[in-house]
Parts: sequence; C-alpha cells; structure tokens
Amino acid sequence: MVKLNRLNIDGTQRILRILRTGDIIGLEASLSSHYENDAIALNAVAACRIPIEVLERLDRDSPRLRRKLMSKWHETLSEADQWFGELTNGLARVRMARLLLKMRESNVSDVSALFSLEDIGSVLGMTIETASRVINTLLREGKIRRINGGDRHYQIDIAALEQESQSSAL
Amino acid sequence: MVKLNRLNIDGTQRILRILRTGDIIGLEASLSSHYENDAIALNAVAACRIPIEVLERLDRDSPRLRRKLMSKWHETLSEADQWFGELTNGLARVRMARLLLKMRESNVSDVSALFSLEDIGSVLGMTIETASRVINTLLREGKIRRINGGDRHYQIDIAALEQESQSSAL
DNA sequence: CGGCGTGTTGACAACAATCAAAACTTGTGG
DNA sequence: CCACAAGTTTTGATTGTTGTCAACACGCCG
Repeated sequence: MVKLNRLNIDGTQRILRILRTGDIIGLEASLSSHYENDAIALNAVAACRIPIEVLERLDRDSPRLRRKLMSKWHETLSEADQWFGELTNGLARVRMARLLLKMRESNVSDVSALFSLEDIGSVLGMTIETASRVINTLLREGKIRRINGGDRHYQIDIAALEQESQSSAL
Repeated sequence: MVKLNRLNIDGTQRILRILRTGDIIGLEASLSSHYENDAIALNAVAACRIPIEVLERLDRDSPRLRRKLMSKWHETLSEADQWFGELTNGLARVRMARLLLKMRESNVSDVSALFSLEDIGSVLGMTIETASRVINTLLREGKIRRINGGDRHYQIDIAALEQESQSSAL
C-alpha cells in the first residue's frame, strides 16, 4: 500500500488516498515534470516503472493505449471523488466503518488491512486518540476482530459495518 | 458556477467541487457513457458542448489536442485533490476562510462569490447553522463585508483570511 | 395579506480535540 | 537474554466545537 500525501501550504499534511495493487501514479509526469504530492509506501510494494519516452511513443502509435490511458485518468479521478464523498462526512465511527470496508483485500474478502493510527487519522481527518477509541469500541462490539500475526489486519463483520456506514451524514 | 454533486449510496449528498469559467465537465463521457455525478448550475452559465465524435476525430488526428486533453484530466484531478486537502480539515471558520479565498473571482480580486447556506454546508461538511454563524462572526469582525446588490458576494480581507486559513488542522 | 424559502439566533446535547499518563511493542546494545 | 529507549497504542478527564432542535426575522411572490 502506498499513501498519497498532500502537503498543504500551511504545513498541514493529509493523506488524499491509499494506492493499492493495480493503481497508477505519477501520470502527471508526462505533462508537467513536477509531482505535486508525496507517495510513501506503507509496506513492501512491487512497482513497475514506465519511462516517459516509452509512454509517449506508445501514445503516439497506439490508439488502444491512448484509450487505456484516458481510462486510467478517469479511474483515478473517480477514486478521488469517492474518497472525498465517503470519508469526509459523518461521525468518526461511520467514517471508520467506511474505511474498513474500503480497505478490504478484495470485494468479497472480509479481511481489511489498516495502518498506523497516525495514518488513519490523516485519512479520516481525526486524531489518533479518536481513531483508537473508535477501533476499540468496534472490537468490543465484536464488529471487527484483530487477526493475530497479521500486521494491523482485521476480520470485519461486513453486514454490521455496512449498516454503520449508512448513518445519515449532515 | 456549477456544483458537482455526488449522490452517495446511502442517500447522502455532497458537493465535490464547484466548477467555474474554463472548467471542463463530463470528459468521462468519452469512455464509459454514463455520468457518475450530477452537475447543477448555481447561476446563469454559458456552456460549450463538444460532441463525442468531434472529440474522437480530433483525438485521432491531432497530437496537440491529445496533449491538451490529458492536461485537462490532470487539472481536474489536481483540483479535486486541492478541494479535498483544503476544505475537509480544520475548524469550521478555517474551512470557511479557505472557501472564501478559493471562490474569488480571480487571483487578484478581493470579491468572493458564495452560494446558499445549504450548498456551503454541503461543500464544507457542516450544517447551515454553523455556516451562518461563522459567516456572521467574520462579518462582525470586519474580515468580510457583504456587497449589497451582489447576490451573496463578499468583499474579503485577503490578508486576514489567509492568516485564518493557516490555522493548524487536527 | 399569508405562505414559502432562506437566513439568523439561542439553548442545549453530542461529539471529538486536547492534555496527560500509562501499557504495550520493537529494536538495540550490553 | 535482559534492560532500556523509542515508538505506538490505549485510556481517562476535561474542554471546545459543532450538531440538533426550536423559534423567529426577512424578503419575495402570488
């Protein structure tokens, strides 16, 4: 997992979203030659680099790749909007529920991989203390369970969390 | 101004961002043929429509346009990230200050155009009551001034608001 | 005039931040 | 292998901010 970090003008830092297998990054390099936010790996990652020249040649010669590239842009934007819409509204426990659902290893899995409290706080816009409290409440309620050995992995009660995540926001 | 509205699965609604002169919308139509969020005009707007076929022909024939198109995607994503980073952190009055600065008519103007309290609330993730309170506090402090006649237009004290907007978040 | 949409204000309750301390983990060097 | 230091998480007490509920003001239009 890779966190996409934005450093605001005022020194504030916020995680914009978490990138996972299949996600693309730095596509803007083909345009402006400077990155606008940091990417920091949260665990061991395998990355595949495509040199700009190759990208440009393919872009020139292959309409199919062009289409694919557009599609990636779209996907990224769509993802960004989803994070915005889902993780910035509602009570702390609602946002946490949504994050847990979002960070599942796959759409059918009930195993969710989280990260440090500090990073959780930065994603959900809350302090590490509230993050900790919310997680522990969910643990006590049996809606999530720590997987031991798994580094900050949780087994989650999907149905329960989906209900939580639908609390009205604002 | 056009508000880009996201309708979440749970019925919640949230404004993702506000589009203004020069912004582009519905670029994804060239890919997936379905829109994922509503666009609603907040005042009279002039729009320019480009048929997909034209877009595709130009995309095929003109490398320059392709570059331009990519650039637009990039711009949109960048904008989305900026909204996320700036308007979802910190106290209500900090977020309001940032919105006021962002909604200026130009980079040098000190006139900021807002919209209904309901929409402000939906952008900043707060209730209309808090939005009203914050605005009135800023008015009383003389940091913003209502422009009479101007429909929800404010003359803002840029320096003061910039200072506000730099309050530590979280 | 009377109703409707929008904005304002107050009192109160709920939620989350802050401050502080302790428990627990992990890695390091003796 | 233990002791210790540094980092991370947990928990408690308290304060501050924001949401909720309710009432009212104001302008607009039929």
